[in-house]
Amino acid sequence: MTKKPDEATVAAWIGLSRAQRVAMARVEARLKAEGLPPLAWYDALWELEKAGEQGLRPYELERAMLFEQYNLSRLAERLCRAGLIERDACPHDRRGRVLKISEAGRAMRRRMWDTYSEAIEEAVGAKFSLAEARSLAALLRKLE
Amino acid sequence: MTKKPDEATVAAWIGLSRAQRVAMARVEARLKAEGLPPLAWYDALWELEKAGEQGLRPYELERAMLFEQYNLSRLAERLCRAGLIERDACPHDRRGRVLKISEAGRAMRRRMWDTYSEAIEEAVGAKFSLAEARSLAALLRKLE
DNA sequence: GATGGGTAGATGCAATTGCATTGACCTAGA
DNA sequence: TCTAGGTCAATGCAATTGCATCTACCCATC
Repeated sequence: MTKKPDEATVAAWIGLSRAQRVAMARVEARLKAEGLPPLAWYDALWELEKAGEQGLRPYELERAMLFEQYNLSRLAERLCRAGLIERDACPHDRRGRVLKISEAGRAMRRRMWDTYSEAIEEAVGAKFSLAEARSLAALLRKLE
Repeated sequence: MTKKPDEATVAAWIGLSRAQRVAMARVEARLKAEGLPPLAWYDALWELEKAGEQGLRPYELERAMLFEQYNLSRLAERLCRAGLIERDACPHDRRGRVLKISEAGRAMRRRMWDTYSEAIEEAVGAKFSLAEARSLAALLRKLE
């Protein structure tokens, strides 16, 4: 039989799923209450904003966001329909696309951040001291 | 303006979503590879097994699992169709139901645990010392 | 310059989830 | 007892996700 997890590992696993679901639900609820789009939109817009002028290929964004290929394809379509990104043909690879954030996209990202950041503070910041938050972030980084 | 999160808080938040998604994806993939049902089934079966003889009302299971009411209603229906639980009328409240795990349900839960526990060990246990796992679990508990 | 194997992205279809609402019942208070 | 307001669970419908597959294209090799 392969190695089994000890108590602490199981507790960490359970804590991870529950904590994430609780925190995520609070943050998403906050965005929805303001009539804003879901978090995935923010993530995509932020990655594209960071990428700057030359944008990102869908497969790059897909990896940055840990999204499935088909989900990213559809998310991009929705963002495009909403006018928040542009989806051009790729000059170097005719199979491909290049995704770029639009002005409206930048505005939406900023607007979402106002609410999102408050929600993060409430859901996470308020529960921890600075040292605890650092410690948690460091531990979580080891999981990837 | 309401209080904004500091760097460490944002890092903890991002770490939380990414770590959870990575770990969850690995564990779910493992179950799927063995032809087993998704994790939510395990959670439900485990809660019902812990509840023992008298079972649980759907709304109790819903709270234990942090599920939406309509999702739990449908999950219960699927589990029932698969023969893993029983869904009886509730004697004390004629609106309600009582969910109980079946023998097949207990067998399935055990079978899933063989794979699930290995996956937890790989996805979480292998990344941490005992002290780290304890520390992570303790920090995550503060989030709820 | 053909071709086989691989990568990028899209999409049809089925399953699941989210949302709003319903129907049935419970319970506290007039 | 009757009723108003609430809770429990289910469900119609729309949106999203998962899965499998498709088309178009790239590229290394012959």
